[in-house]
Amino acid sequence: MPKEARPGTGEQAKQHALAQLRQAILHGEMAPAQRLVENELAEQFGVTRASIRAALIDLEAQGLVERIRNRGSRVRVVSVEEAVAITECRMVLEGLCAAKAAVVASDEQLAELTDLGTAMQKAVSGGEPVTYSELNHELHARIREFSGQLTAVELLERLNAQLVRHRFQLALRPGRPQQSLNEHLAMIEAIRARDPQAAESAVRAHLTSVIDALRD
Amino acid sequence: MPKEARPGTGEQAKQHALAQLRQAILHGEMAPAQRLVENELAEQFGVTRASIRAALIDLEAQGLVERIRNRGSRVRVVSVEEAVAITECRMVLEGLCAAKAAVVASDEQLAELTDLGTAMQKAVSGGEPVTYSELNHELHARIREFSGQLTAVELLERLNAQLVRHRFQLALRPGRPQQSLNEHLAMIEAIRARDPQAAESAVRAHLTSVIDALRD
DNA sequence: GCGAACAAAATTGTTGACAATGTTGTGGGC
DNA sequence: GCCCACAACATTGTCAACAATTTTGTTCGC
Repeated sequence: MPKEARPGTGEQAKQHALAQLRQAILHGEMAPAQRLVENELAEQFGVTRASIRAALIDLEAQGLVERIRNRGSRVRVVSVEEAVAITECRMVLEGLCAAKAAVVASDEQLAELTDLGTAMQKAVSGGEPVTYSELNHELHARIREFSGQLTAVELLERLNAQLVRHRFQLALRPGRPQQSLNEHLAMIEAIRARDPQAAESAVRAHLTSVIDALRD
Repeated sequence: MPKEARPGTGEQAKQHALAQLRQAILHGEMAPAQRLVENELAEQFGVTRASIRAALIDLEAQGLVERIRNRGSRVRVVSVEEAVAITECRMVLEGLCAAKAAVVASDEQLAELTDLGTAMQKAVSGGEPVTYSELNHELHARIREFSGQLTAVELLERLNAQLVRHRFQLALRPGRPQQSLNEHLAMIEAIRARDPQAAESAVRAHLTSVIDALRD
C-alpha cells in the first residue's frame, strides 16, 4: 500500500482519493455493502469532501459503488446472478478480442502467449493456485491488449473490476485450475494458429465453463 | 427543447443539469469538439458549477465528453475508426442479447417483434427513412429489453449514446434501408423460431453489414 | 404495550469564495 | 525579425460553510 495521503504535494487530490479508494475496494479492504460516509473518507484520505464526492461519482459510473439520493454510498455487492450476467458479457467481448488478436498479433506477442501457457502449466502441476490465478489474469489481459480493440478493452476492465470478489473465490476451488488450464491452452493454441473463429470459440468455451463453476 | 432550468423546485440540481446536458449533446445542439466551460453551462442551466462538474464527470464516464486536467471539457468526437470498434462491441453484445431473447421472450413479446417487422417493411416501401430509422432503433432496444440481460443492456446503451452522430448519417444513405430491412427481418425470424444460434448469427450479420457501410 | 406524530442527529446536496494551473499576449534581448 | 521570459487572463481544482433531506430516537395518546 502506498504511503499516506499527501495534501500539499500538488498531486491532484481527487485523483489521489479516487485511486486510493478504488484500490481499497478492489483489495477487499472495504467490506461488501459497507457504508461509505463522505466525511470519514475525506478525513481518512486527507482530502476534502468535494474530492471524495467526485471520486464516488466516478466509482459509481464504474459500477464499484452504489449511490442513493440523500442516503449515501455503499460498495456494491455483486450477486452470483449478476456475476453470471457480467461473465456472459465478458465471454462475447473477450471472444471478439481473441478473434482480432489472432489476426493482428505480432509473432513476438504470440511467443509471449506461449510462454504464459507453459508458466501456467508449471503453476498447476506445482500446485500453486495463487500464481496460476495471477497468470490467468495476465493471459486474459494480454489477449485483450494484443487485439487493439480499445473500446472492448475499456468495457472489459470495467466488468472485471466488478468481479474481484468472485474471482478469488473461484481460483481456490480444488480441481478448478486443472480444468481451466486445458481451456486456456486451447485458447493460446487457436490464436497461435491465427484462426479467429477457433480463438473465439475457445474463449467462449472457457468462459462458459467459468459460468458453470460460478453457479456452483 | 424542455422549458428552462428550475432552480427552486426541489428537483435535484445535478440530475437536472445532467439530463439537460446529455440531451443537448445527444441532440447535436453542442457542436462536436465544442468547449464546455463549467461557468457558462452553470449559468445556462441555472445551477451551480459543482452540479455541472458532477454532471461532466458522469458524462465523461459515459464517453460523451472528454476532460483534461486543468484544461476543461469538450464533447468527444467519435472517429469512424472508433465508430467501427464500438459497433464491433455492439455486434457481440447484441448477439448475446438476441440469443437470450430467443430463449426467454414471451409469446406476446415475439408478436411485438413481428409487428415491428411489418411496420419497418411498410416504412421502407413507403420511402420514409426517418420512420424506418426510429423503428430500427426501437427493434434493437426491444430485443435488448426482452433478453433480460441487464449488464449487457447497460453497456449497449452507453455504446449507442456515443454513436448518435454516425447513426443519423447512415440512415439517410440511399439504398441502405432496403438492405438492412432484410437483415432485420432475418433477426426477427430467428428469434421467433426460438433459435438462439441463428438469432446471434443474424444479429452479427446485420451489424457486420453496418460496419461495412460505416467504412464507406 | 403499540402506533403515530414529532424532534434531534447524521448525512448528503448546494453555494460562493479562494487557490492552482494552463493559456495567451506583450515586451526586451539577440 | 525571431525567440524567450514574464505578466495578465481564463479556467479548472479545492475548500469550508450552509441548506435540505433522511434516519433515528422519543414522547404522547390510545
